[in-house]
Amino acid sequence: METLETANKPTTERILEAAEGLFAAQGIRGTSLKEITELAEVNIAAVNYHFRSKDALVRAVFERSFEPLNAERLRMLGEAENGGGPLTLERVLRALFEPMLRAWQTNRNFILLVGRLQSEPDAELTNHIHGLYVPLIERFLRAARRAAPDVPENELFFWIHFLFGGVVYTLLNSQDMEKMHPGQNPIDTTEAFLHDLIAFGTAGLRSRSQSQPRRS
Amino acid sequence: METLETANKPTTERILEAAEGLFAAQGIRGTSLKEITELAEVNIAAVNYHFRSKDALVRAVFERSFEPLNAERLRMLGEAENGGGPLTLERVLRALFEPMLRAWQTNRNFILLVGRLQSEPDAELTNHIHGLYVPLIERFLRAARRAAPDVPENELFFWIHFLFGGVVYTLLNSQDMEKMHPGQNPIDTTEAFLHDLIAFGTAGLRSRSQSQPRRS
DNA sequence: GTCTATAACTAGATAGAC
DNA sequence: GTCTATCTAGTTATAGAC
Repeated sequence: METLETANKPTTERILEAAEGLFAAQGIRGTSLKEITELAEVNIAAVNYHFRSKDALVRAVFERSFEPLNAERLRMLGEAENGGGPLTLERVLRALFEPMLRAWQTNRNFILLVGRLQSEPDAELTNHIHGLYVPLIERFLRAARRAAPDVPENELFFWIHFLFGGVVYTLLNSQDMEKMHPGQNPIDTTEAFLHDLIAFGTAGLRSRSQSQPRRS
Repeated sequence: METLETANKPTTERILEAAEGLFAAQGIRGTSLKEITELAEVNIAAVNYHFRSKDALVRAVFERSFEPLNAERLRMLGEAENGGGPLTLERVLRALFEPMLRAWQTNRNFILLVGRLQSEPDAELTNHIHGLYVPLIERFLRAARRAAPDVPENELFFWIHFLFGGVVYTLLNSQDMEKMHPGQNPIDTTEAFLHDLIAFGTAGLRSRSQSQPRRS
């Protein structure tokens, strides 16, 4: 385990960076405070001094990672809604996925943290992060409804989540997929993947238009 | 934590059932052998007697859960290939997803275990399970290629994985989605979800036909 | 095969000196 | 703010009686 370029960053920042990397690589339960403080080159007692507990540190790491991403998503959606030109499904999907792919491109930790969240069943943490996402989801769902009024709302809600899951899964497994089929991985360039993802998603969503919702 | 209907099942079976449920609900690292043996109503030392270690028990639980499922997938795929009628993309996707959805319908533990696998970064376990899947993936990819020769192979490989990820994600989060939009969850009946999933997936995949692969 | 008892270890958290 | 030392509780695994 190598050390970080800690330079003269403050202790809390060093801890957050080390924790983010280790949570991403090893999971939350799989990472001890000892490992974090060793990588951050701070004393073992510093975590409980600057944060209150391991749980509080975990929440801080996730918030630091997710909040700027969601802010950028909302910014892009606002631009799509008010920036002239029609509000298309393509632009809504782009506002949702482009910031995520850019984040992934510069720092793979982000998507790994999303994966940890999916399967480390810490109810408190899950609810906490969930709260960050609810207003975002509502905003995007309203926009998608405007952009594709002929697709039933429950279908929009469901299939956008489905697409989100597909993206998370393929990013999480991109190394394994590369190993299985070298050179056949379409996510080697963000822009190309984004383009194909939007094509795939809108084709799937539009195939659901006109159809009746299955529940009244 | 309730006890299982252990009846007069042998000790190993009791341990496997208890471990499966707890791994699904709490994760692997989040579950101690003490919890497992208490739920199974066997002695704490029984695990190390019947299995060799916690790791060996974990592998046994996952194999027991995944192997019959993959056998059924291959059976359905063989039927689609040799049972008369053309081999369509629809039938390939159905062979891949129908057994998974049926398993989910009768025992939600299965999909939760898939989720644990995604994010508990135990390299040994991941590689072990990975080995179970490689031949399956190759078989399905060959069939998909026959069914959709006009879609580039790398796209088939990628988007089928993508669909798999979407299914895993939506099943994993089906309770949360139900909470967010009550009554708008299309996976309340397996057959309806399967039908729509195949429609969505084939629409997406067919939108990729004719296009050039992005890498030579 | 099943049990008790315990070994050997690691975790998160804290008290108190500096 | 930072350190050492230590506490308490939990973990897997095993030895050995029954």
